Amino acid sequence: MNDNQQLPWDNPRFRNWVAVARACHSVERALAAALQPLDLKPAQLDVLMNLYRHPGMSQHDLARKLLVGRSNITMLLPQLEGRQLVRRESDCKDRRILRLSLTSDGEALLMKALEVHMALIEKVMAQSSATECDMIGEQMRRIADVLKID
Amino acid sequence: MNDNQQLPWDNPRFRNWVAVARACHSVERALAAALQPLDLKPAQLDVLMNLYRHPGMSQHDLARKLLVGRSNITMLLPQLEGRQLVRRESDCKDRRILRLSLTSDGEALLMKALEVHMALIEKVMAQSSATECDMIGEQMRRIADVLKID
DNA sequence: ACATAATAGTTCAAGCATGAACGATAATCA
DNA sequence: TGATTATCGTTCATGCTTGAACTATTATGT
Repeated sequence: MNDNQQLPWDNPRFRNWVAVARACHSVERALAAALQPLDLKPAQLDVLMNLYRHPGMSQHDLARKLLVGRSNITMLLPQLEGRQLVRRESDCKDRRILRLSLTSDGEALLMKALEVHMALIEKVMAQSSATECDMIGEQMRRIADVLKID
Repeated sequence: MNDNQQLPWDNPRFRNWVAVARACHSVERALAAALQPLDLKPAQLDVLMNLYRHPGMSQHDLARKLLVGRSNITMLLPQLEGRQLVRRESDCKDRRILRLSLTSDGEALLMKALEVHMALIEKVMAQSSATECDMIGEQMRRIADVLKID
């Protein structure tokens, strides 16, 4: 065989991570399908969710929270602003900054979307007990931290 | 408050899934960066990995394994074939089907890429004990199954 | 104060992924 | 056999994401 090194598939950590990635991919696709009736993409829902929890965020902060480039936010916002879901107001102290917040329409749509999202996650996480679920969340937060340091 | 329903952030299952999604996103980006020296994208690595384990796959089978559309495979393969990493031979029994396999160059590059991938996963999953890790994998496989049925 | 550097947001071109429509081949069934 | 249906792969238009280059504004250092 050409397997001079140990093949990744024999490594439990590797196999298990592959499972994580596949599950994520599946859920992402299911979410996109479930949000279609609301004419929302997962990325747009992420924006709404973050603005709900952190009103007054700048676009830069939002980009960092979502782990995407700033230009992505610039491309994403006009759609939401055009639909009157999001408001952009320039900061009077620092005129470079645009402060973002939800409109009441945006908040209303968010609530509907959250119901859909919640239902999907409930269904999917119903596989795990509460303690298992918490353990998974704990590990995942650590993983995100490890990569954030670099 | 407008929170007539329970907000998702109060729901452990929801919060924990968000952590999973964020971790996945981070790892995906870190992998993309780590593969850059080899001029490989994560999606291309996925192709090579699957062809290594299942030589002779059809494009349709490959698309299903990767959870992507068939057209995606059509767009992805010419690059790899052009770099002499992948071979496409039409099945003599069923002339609709193209059988895919790795060239020796493809296999060589895959081995280098796997080393990179493995190192990243090791680093990331080192946070978890072996049993925790296996548990995570187990839950994730169940999640993927739940969504596959529909 | 002034020059330099850093930061916020935008623009633009490029690369990917998607789904619908299509052509070619094979399977089904009358 | 002949007609219908299903399957495999491709094409194409669309939309999303990215990173580099750019403008405008603020901070820093001398």
